[in-house]
Amino acid sequence: MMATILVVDDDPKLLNMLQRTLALEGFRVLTAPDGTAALAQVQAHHPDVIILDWLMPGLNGIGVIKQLRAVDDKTLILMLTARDAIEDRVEGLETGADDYLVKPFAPAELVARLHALLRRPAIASQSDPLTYADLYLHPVTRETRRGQRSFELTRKEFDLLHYLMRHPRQVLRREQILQDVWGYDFEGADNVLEVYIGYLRKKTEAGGEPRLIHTVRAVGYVLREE
Amino acid sequence: MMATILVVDDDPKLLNMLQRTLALEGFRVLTAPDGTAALAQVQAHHPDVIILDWLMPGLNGIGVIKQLRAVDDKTLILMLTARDAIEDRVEGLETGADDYLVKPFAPAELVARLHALLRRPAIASQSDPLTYADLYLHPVTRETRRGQRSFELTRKEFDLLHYLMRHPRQVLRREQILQDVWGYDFEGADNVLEVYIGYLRKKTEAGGEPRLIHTVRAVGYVLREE
DNA sequence: GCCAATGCTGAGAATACGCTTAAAAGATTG
DNA sequence: CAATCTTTTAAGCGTATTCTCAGCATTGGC
Repeated sequence: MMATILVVDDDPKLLNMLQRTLALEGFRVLTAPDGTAALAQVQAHHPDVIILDWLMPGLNGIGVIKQLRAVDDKTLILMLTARDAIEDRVEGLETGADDYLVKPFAPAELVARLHALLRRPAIASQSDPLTYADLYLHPVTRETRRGQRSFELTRKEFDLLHYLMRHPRQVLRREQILQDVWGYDFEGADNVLEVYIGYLRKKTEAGGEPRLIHTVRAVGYVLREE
Repeated sequence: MMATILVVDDDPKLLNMLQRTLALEGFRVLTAPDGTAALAQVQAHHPDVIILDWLMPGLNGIGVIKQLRAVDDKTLILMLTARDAIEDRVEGLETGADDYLVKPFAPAELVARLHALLRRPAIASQSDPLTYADLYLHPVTRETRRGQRSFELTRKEFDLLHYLMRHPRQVLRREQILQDVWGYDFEGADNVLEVYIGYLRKKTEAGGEPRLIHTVRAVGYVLREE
């Protein structure tokens, strides 16, 4: 399975070089010139790893990490910086970066680190139960509950809810959901997604609980308390 | 106390599979694709056991052992190899490996060897009888009971039930079960698993007891009271 | 309030999945 | 080396799940 890497740096030269190098290594590569664009990319494409420059105009690396972690986004982050002072390194890792690389670096080193990151057992986070509001979903036991009331889901229903719960409060576009949960490019006009949203709503609101899965007209859906 | 295992192999597939299996067994897992990376991992994380492939590009298994033992590192080593020639086995052990396993192997076998190597807490837990609900299984005497009613199992049936009982309440995916109970290179494509689940159910419910082995459609099976 | 555009729902068709059964293939044992 | 036990393969069948489609409901712009 091909991993997606988002490279965030304000230096077009470096961006270009990394783009080519990583593509050559078999990664799918996205780029962003600053922190704000990076956040948009993350929301839109959910990359596996973000390579993040520390120093950027506008929203800098640390800012990006803080924003991501604030919404509980756990995307792997590899921090890149020209400074090599120990305190920076510490701050970077403490803020929530998963690895750290000092410029200038050899592309091979970067690639090695990337592979190491991707191999790192996401297992811990993958097997932890997810909660949002009074929704509960356990990836390992596949138990699903709304408050005290537990309910059964089919595979697709489970996958979809799992997906929504991994991105709470984020507005997810229909194509994105279809791609990530169904795994194919959305073509023509079929409405599987609507149907499944319907199924999920029926089950998550069977006890008269307030709606958590909201429609964002012309865009997609959000898991949100309201 | 959770033991840390370092797996060193150049086959990403095997690496991946061992990663999942060992994590499922409660080990912390590190990986390295070659000897050099392995040495770095050892230095950085001091694993309790190293699972080491004999044949690797660059620094091979024997080389790793030699280097480690040269600096008086006594980390336990379990050697893995496709060759089964006696002289290799001898060389492997003489160079300083602590145990030896020939590919292809069933992951369950590997796990057993690991526990044996780690002796301390493991032996106890490995030879202790397992129970779940009113099911009873003794790994050593191979006695199996449902409440007061004891029943006989064939080897595969026993292995499968043993596996399920080591992971109660967890939904185990079919591929995972096949891999761990039948062996990682099992390709005989079909429905052995279903058949064996059928056998086990027949035997565990022969006295009209409620079902404990449940199907999770499109995913796998769980051992669970319901 | 009207009308496109968009989303929801119910019903049925198509499909995927798992269970059973039986028999073949492989081991094991006396 | 035959008899028996174990493991695997294969096919058929029932049913849960997934998908499609058509019509209805809702939304927001005008």
